[in-house]
Amino acid sequence: MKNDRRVSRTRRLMLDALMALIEERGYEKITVQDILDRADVGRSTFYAHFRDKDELLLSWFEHLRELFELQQQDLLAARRNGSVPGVNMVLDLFRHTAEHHKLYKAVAGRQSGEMILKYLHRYLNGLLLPVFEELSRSRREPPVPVEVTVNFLVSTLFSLMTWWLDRDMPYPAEKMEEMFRTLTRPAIEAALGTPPAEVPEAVNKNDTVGGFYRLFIDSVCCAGR
Amino acid sequence: MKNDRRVSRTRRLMLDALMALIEERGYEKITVQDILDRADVGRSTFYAHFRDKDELLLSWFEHLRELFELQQQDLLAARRNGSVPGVNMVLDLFRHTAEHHKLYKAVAGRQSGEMILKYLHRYLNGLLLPVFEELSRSRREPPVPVEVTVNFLVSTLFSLMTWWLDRDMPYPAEKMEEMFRTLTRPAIEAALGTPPAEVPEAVNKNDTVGGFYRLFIDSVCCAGR
Amino acid sequence: MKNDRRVSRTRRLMLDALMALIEERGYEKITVQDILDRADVGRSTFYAHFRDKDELLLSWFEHLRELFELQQQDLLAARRNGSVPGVNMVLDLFRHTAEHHKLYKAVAGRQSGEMILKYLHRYLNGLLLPVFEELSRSRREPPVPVEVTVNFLVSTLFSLMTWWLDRDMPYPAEKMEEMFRTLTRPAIEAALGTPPAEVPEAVNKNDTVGGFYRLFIDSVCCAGR
Amino acid sequence: MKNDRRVSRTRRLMLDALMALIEERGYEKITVQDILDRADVGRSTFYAHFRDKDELLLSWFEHLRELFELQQQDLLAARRNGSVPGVNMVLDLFRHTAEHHKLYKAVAGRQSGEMILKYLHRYLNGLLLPVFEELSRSRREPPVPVEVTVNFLVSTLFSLMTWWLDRDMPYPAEKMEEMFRTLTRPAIEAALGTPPAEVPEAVNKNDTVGGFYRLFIDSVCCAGR
DNA sequence: TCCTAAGCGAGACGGTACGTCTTGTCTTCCA
DNA sequence: TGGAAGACAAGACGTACCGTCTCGCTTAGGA
Repeated sequence: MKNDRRVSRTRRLMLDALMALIEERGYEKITVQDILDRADVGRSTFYAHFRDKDELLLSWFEHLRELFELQQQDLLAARRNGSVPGVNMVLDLFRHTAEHHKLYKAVAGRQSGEMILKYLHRYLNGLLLPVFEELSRSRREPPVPVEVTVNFLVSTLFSLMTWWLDRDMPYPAEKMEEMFRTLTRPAIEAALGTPPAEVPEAVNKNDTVGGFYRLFIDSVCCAGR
Repeated sequence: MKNDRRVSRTRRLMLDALMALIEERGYEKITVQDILDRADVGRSTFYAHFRDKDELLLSWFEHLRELFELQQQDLLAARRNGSVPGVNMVLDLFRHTAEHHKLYKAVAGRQSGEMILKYLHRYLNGLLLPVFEELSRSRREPPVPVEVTVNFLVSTLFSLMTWWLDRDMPYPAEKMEEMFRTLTRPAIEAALGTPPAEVPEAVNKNDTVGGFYRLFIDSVCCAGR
Repeated sequence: MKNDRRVSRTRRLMLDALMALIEERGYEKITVQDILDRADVGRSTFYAHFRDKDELLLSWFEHLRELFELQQQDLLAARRNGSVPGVNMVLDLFRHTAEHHKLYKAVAGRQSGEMILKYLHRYLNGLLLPVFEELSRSRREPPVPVEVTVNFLVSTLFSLMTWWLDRDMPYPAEKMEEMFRTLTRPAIEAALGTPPAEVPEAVNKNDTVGGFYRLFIDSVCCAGR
Repeated sequence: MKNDRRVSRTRRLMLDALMALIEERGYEKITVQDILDRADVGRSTFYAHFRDKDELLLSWFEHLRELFELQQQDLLAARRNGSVPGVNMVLDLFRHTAEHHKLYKAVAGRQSGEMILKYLHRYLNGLLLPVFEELSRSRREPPVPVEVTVNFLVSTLFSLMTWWLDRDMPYPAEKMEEMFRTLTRPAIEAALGTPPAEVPEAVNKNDTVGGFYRLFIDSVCCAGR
């Protein structure tokens, strides 16, 4: 359908306008009218596509997520072929953030930022929860409920990110990812509780922790299986 | 001055109205007019006291904080008399939250909530930062900057709290405080890095960690010195 | 031609939709979209046939008028054969109105009604004017310009009609026609002014007046000659 | 109250703006926003005073009517003092129309015009009906219901007026009033039916008709008694 | 005692943005 | 290839709030 092409062209126009405007003056200061003017689009067209400004913003993340998952599926496939993916999701996130830092900065620390964070929070939570439930199945009575642990992880990640952005990224993404590991690895270890008795070697313990980071990767990599 | 008494009476009326309305339908849905109607107050009066709705809300926290610090000073005084305070700030926070959970729930997860969280975040950050700077002075090159560590701590605290509130407090405050400790103690240890060589006993290491919690308490207890 | 048939089918669909909708909620409340939905027709199709909603409505009257004039030609032909037509246009109008009263009520008293009235007003004016100009030629300085007199006649006719419709036709059409004559006959007499001196019999004077009503009929009967 | 003064000042501003704009481009082409801009008034202010543009326009007639009735009351008082008022309402109407012809022309022939005509129609109807009911009480079975007669009168008046305006007032108001009388006097006579038997002289009959015009005047003059 | 200044209620006001609605144009699809 | 389908721009509409403002009333503290 040609119309479909037109539709997506219109959506793209609006999205582009939003992005540009966000970088200019920040999401909250933008009026629907501003978007219309910039995108050279009619009012009714806007409302035909999105309920409001927020939905337009979220549509961007939807878009991002799709790209993301697509990319991950490629990696997954690559892995199936036996090759080590060598992907590090957390690192990738930091890098992605750095790349789009202008946008994220414009959005962060505001209502809109919170909205998006909530959205991503839920998304990552959903991604990690099953992984950790699986992980904790072999442990006995973890001192911290899995749900809390996952929440903690994502919160920590975001806490590092916003701090990083607010300070205009004083460290490279690699350093940030390292900090993240430093802060969370021992905490997860503690949160999951004593490993099953039959696990003998120290290596194994290390494996569990290291396993998490691998799983973090995997979880995203194989999102939805 | 009678006027002063009238003034604070008016402020109280508006604050009460706000609180009641927040519990009823949540902060965002409230208009200034609603507050005026409920408080039976004129529009100009409102704007004579507060720049906007947000400032009214913050004034409540200001109010809370004053009470808080007053209480802490009493405790501080008590401690000076030699008695162990037995105060646990984190625990207190959880308890306070539980006590006012209706209010916090009405405010949490919304824009307003974020505003308040930001506010408290900054406050706690300011409280903890000097403490940790002091702590880290004895360490060599902590793998995580103190600032980040403090941020991490507060974020984790809030992450636990919001999770707790969202789930309608499925655990007692004590359990939550324990989780907090479980998650943060090893992380802090790791973040601060290797202790100075001259620290001999394992107890000492423990002391450092335990010390933090004492300091956490102290920092609040002695807030403002 | 197939297309022609389709075209008129499409026009008919839209016209029917309009009529049905007018009876349901009145002309003003109808949007073009409503018509499209009801007629199951595309937007551009509508605009391909009519400039706007008004033109569609008027097209109905055009349609009516055609039927009307056709019928009148038949009568005219009949008359040529020497038979007295016995047609009374005013009475016919009241009867026609009664027959379609639902439609006219839905349209009357609104903007649309005015539009249509204007349209019919012009039409009847055009019909009567030459007749009265002819009539007045034999009079000297009529106290009221012919144009005004004709306008007056049509206005009075419509005034009676709308009153009649508004009251849900409390009298039969015959009674209305009689009222119309009662109100206009003496007025016309007066408006045309003194008859030419050489007209002797009172009957003749009566003839003039009565003649008008015949001419009213004739004028329509022979519309367009 | 000062506020009252402010309010009416604002209403006046908007009314003036409307009038000016109507003369410039006609009622239908005016946007609410145009009025706001011209009157230098906020949108909410407008809607605080009037439901929509129409109500603003009608408020003008309300305003006019008030002035009108006030003036009439003065005349009524003058008459009580024994002096002949010498007022002729119909003539006055034509003169008033001539005076404001720009405005009326801008409004006539459009939806707005119809709205206003409807409004004035009802008003005059209400004024005349009781008068004619009184008049007809002495007659036996008038061939035309009083209600119809009154409607007829007002319609005729308006028919003359719009014709007059459309032709850019080719006759003076006096001539128009005369035509009005010429057209309606015999019609009323006929519509009211045979006068009571006991009325002997032709003068009396004349009086009845002439009486109407006096009553027309009186009815307005003494509107509301 | 009166006066004066301030706190206050009431609410009109200008202004901004919203989401809805309708119109008439314009592009694409399909028979 | 021309009519149907419907996406689109344009822009008015009425609503909802906002923060400013003007106005009088009340009332307390100083003259």
